[in-house]
Amino acid sequence: MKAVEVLNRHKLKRTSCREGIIDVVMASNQALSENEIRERLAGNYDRTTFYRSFKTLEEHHIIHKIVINNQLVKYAIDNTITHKDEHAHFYCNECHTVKCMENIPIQKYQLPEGYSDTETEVLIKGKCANCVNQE
Amino acid sequence: MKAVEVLNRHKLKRTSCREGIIDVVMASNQALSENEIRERLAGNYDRTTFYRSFKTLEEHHIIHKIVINNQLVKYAIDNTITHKDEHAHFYCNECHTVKCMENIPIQKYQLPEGYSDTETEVLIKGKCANCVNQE
DNA sequence: TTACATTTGCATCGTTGTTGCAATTAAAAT
DNA sequence: ATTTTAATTGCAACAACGATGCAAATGTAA
Repeated sequence: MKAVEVLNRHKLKRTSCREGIIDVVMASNQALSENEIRERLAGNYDRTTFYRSFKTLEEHHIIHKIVINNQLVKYAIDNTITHKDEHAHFYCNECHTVKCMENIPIQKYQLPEGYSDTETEVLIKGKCANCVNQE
Repeated sequence: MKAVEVLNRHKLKRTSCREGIIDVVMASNQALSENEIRERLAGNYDRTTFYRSFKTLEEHHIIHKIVINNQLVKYAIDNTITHKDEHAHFYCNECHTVKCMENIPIQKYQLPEGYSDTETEVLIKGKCANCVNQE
């Protein structure tokens, strides 16, 4: 799927910043930080524009945000685009990469009487296969 | 358990700020934000002292931090003190309270070949019993 | 009571993210 | 192709959170 199609489908204006972000995020097999995305981007954009683009794309469920330790913010392509289910995220304590674990569906947790839930976030922290191998 | 005992056991100096934070957090049945803790505290402390106290208490596993949407930071007493297992957290989208769901143990997620895990965070978002009732 | 190490408060700084506003740009209408 | 309109951009300024260096104050052990 092309970035332009995605923007059209959501009736969003086609700007190079948005287009670039979508392309970069779609092409990556792991979640990327603001800076990682900026590095891979052709143009040079103001920080404000960047944030506003992320916000817009998030609101339209084109990308989603993953936050680790209230510090590291990463973005990945959203389920709505990939047609996959809610999934767990994995954070590697060594190389600090974040991956969407598409194959790890999120269990339905049983809440106490009277509670209702809308969304569940699961973040598994540990060592990724790469880092385990390098020991 | 008294706050002083906790501090002694961890060989931490007994300062009114630390003591106060532990008391407040232990007395609450839900996780509290920096401001909520400050309001319940007798003394008036500098912001830096506050942060440093949280940091120290966290490092010694006396309290633990829960972060919601990369925005709301709340603290609760740690498992090491209560002798309970790793548990899920619940965030109410309406009243913005955070509770430790002591009775909701965290499922062991099956990671791909080669991965190892050390910790899993589960945050369930929804409506708490209180807010559901008030509809 | 003294001595020592730790902790506190203050000033300052960095990062992240937001807002208002004028200038620019994309897309729709002519 | 040109004009029009509404959305988006870049800039400046700001707010919140958290960290650090340092002198003064405090807790604890001698």
